[in-house]
Amino acid sequence: MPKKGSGAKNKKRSMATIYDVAAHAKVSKTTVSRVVNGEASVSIETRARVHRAIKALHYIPNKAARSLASQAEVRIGLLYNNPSVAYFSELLIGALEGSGRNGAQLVVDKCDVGNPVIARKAALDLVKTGLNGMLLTAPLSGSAELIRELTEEGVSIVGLATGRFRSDISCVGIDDYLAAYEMTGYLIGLGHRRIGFVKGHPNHTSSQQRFLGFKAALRDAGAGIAPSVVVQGFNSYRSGLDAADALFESRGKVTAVFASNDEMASAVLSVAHRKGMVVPQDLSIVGFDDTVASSTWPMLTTVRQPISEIAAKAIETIVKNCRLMRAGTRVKPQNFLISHSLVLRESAAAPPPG
Amino acid sequence: MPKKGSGAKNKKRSMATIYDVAAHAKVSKTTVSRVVNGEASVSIETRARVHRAIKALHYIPNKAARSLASQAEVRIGLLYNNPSVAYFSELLIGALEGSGRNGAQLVVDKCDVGNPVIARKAALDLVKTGLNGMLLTAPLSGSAELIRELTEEGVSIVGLATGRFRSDISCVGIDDYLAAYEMTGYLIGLGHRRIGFVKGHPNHTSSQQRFLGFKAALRDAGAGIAPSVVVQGFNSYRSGLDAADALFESRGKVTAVFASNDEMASAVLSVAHRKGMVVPQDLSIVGFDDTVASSTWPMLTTVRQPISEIAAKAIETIVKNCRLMRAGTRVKPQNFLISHSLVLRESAAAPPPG
DNA sequence: CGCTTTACTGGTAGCGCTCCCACTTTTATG
DNA sequence: CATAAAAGTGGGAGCGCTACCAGTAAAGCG
Repeated sequence: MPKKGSGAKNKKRSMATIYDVAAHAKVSKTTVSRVVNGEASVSIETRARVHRAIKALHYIPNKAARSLASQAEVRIGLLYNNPSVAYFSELLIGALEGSGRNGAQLVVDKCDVGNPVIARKAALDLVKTGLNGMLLTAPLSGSAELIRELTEEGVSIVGLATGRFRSDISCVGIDDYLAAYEMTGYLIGLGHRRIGFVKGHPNHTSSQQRFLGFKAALRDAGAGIAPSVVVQGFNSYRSGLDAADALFESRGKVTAVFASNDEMASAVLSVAHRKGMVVPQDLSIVGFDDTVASSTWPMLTTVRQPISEIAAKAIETIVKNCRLMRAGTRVKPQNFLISHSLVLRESAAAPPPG
Repeated sequence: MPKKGSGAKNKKRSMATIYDVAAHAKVSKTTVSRVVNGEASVSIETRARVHRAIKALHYIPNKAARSLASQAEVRIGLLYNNPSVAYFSELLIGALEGSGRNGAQLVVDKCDVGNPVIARKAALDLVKTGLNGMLLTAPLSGSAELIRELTEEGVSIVGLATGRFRSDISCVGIDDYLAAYEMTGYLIGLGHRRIGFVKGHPNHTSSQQRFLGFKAALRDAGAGIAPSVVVQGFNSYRSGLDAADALFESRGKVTAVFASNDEMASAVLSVAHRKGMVVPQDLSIVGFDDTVASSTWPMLTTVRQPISEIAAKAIETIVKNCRLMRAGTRVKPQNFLISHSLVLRESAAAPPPG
């Protein structure tokens, strides 16, 4: 029979505070605070004692009090548009995780990110709400004007997956150029000589980088590579459908298609099926992002972009920059490169012998 | 040339506080607080004056201070598993929006929700983190034991889309039974007499309700309806592929397939294409949830479940309950029904004349 | 051995807000 | 007209924490 209510600790109702810990460890709350915040100047024994008390009391610092006292509440805005639900979902998870870890607060808002006027207004409105930082996704991250305005307002901004790094703001993302280069190389290695390419949304800098990487790989492969068939897409499934139609109607028969994102790749897949092609025997299809990859049949070979990780890193950077700015330090843009990887699944294989 | 820096207000650096507003409106901060919190006992004129001051100063209450002072910080946990990215993404957006509006803090964590042991441990660990509330999605929301444990810990819980309402916890969701009934009725109305059904994950109570609704509609349609072909799915795309294979291999030819979620419906669609069937001419396919619906070709006819809205409502309920509990009030479970709708797109039509 | 330096530690003052308890008016009631 | 009850308002005490400024003791230095 478990004894109830007799234990030393009370269950809920008011968690332990820093005072309780201080009393338990027989130090001042200041010292506890120092230990919790990992400051150096605390002796080993004291530190250990405090840690023990924290554990014993199940102490968890009160975030509200912390951000109030340190004047360090960081609110980070994020505008979205449902570019690709899967993409956004991963982004959100990463951002949320990063916010939790860094004690920031995420404020998300929906708007038509594609329309510069609307997006700009939405961003500025969001900022008026009392934002300290802002996570800029494409195509917002490409607008120099918006960036300037936001910076003037004193908002820390970080661009997400901007394709190429830049000097005006901090960015975190993968090397789209290199990734596309590698994927194209893989296709060429498989034996493909005529490859179709579905370009991503023209507003996104990363799209350009992906295309550039593709072209570079083709060029570097030298002779024997037929001129590629390139069609424009706009990152949506819908646009992928149209792109695929255009691609298959073109005179030059391709044996592989490289779509700038998974959404479009899965659209191409769907159209190929409809036309009676068997993937990957008749046609190889690869995507980019690894967002819908395993929800297709066959499963998509693609470039994995660790979106959550990127988002988390971006949040961390924003928080750090905010704190620096508050301390009066001038922050200079910093770029972080996250590594990507090729995920080889079932949708790509050697071209048909014919 | 716009005059800069000459305006009355300073840009960033320390937002206006309640004191500033009080001074501006010539009232006490207490009164401002009352206005901001919409309390009754403030005269109309005072209220108006305060509102004017708030607007003039661009005052935004400091959340940290608020939750600290009111002891009202509400932290809400959410366990996820990537059941369906699209579903989760919508859920997250709604939850985030609800949290923002209600001043709560969302803590999301990933775990294998499908495994009862792991999920239970993860939930309890999360709670130890200092949670006040928890959003329970299927299949967690079906575990009476977990619910009891959580309740004992003093955590406010709300079940999401539990299919059927219950008396032990508050729930918010749509009427899965009715929705499935209606969708089935639509198919029958189109002329289908032999309909295949892909069941959802057996752990999810909503799956059962959907199946029950399907059967009821068949029964109510009376004679002339061939016995249905029912196969088991597990909500994933992958399982939908298997289910579709099983369905098409069965002796009784169906003219329509009703899948318990969109993910599986799109898998069925894919298999149908592969088998050379034209949708919806040869076969009608409908789904449930409206999560991937427009990323398929043809676009899926489905039941729209407003997941964001449901999640937001759930968060609101949790926050409300937390505050009530803190005030010492005993809260009794409350169920909220959100309305669904049939979204008729392109994947369902009358059966072939044959 | 006296002095400064360095390592630790504690006390106190808020951060911006809400809550409780007054206090001053009005308005209703006997 | 006195008295009670509202109705509206203000003051102060914290919420739990960090920042800052002192302390105290040990160590370094000439």
